[in-house]
Amino acid sequence: MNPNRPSNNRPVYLKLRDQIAAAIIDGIYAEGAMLPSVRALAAEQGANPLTVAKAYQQFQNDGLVEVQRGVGMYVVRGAAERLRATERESFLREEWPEIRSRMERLGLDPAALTLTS
Amino acid sequence: MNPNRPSNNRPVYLKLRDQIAAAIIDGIYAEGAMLPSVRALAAEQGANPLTVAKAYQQFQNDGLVEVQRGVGMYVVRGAAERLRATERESFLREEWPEIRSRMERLGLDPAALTLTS
DNA sequence: CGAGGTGCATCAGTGCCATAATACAGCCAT
DNA sequence: ATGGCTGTATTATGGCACTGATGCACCTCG
Repeated sequence: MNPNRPSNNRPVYLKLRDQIAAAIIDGIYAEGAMLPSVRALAAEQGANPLTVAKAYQQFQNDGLVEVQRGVGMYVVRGAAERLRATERESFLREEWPEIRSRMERLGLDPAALTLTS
Repeated sequence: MNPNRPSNNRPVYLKLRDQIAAAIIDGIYAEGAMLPSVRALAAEQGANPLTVAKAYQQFQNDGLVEVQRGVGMYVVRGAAERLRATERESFLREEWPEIRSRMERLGLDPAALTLTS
């Protein structure tokens, strides 16, 4: 009934980006470790290597991963904490206010829902 | 630094849809009242009449507004409550879990943030 | 009846996304 | 040194969603 929010219909490279970011923050892709090659992750996710590369690109631009030519891409030291910090700030600034007012309109209380999870 | 979430780059017709839904729930577009014509709202929002029509379409499909041909579109009785109910359910089912886990990963506590608004 | 309002259908254009097929430059273990 | 692995650049293509312009059918009011 409800055509829903873009959460699902997101572009693949953005979904990958979020997934990778989460993995870095959670330490699944540890600092100093090499993250999966574009071809490997592409095969695993059923996507195109170029699409994966596009997702990786962002982290490279942000200096969170470094490229060793011919070898692979490595997670920079301190990437996890820095990533969490910027993501947190971005979330609070651009997403939370909307979510907050929306929940209020729907008669929902974040504090109450916290316990139910 | 962060290319952000789709919140901003959302299609116009979806932004309009949310805005209209909020107005119905809040009673700004009262039940039984006629909502702005596609052309009027288009002019006001700086959008194309067709885009507005596309936003209206959904509410028509969901039976929340009725069309009187050649006259206008009217908010159905009980639309506000029904809309709030379905939106609430949809939110809890499809958005909240993601948001919840994301905040947890970022080290944020919904309950704490509730007070700061 | 005619003027001006309504929603709506049709057609066309545009841009982003994803994919594909190659090719290239670099590194490393065998 | 060679084969196999890295990331990257290039070009082309198909699909899809969004937006836009025009015209039509309908209603109401004077």
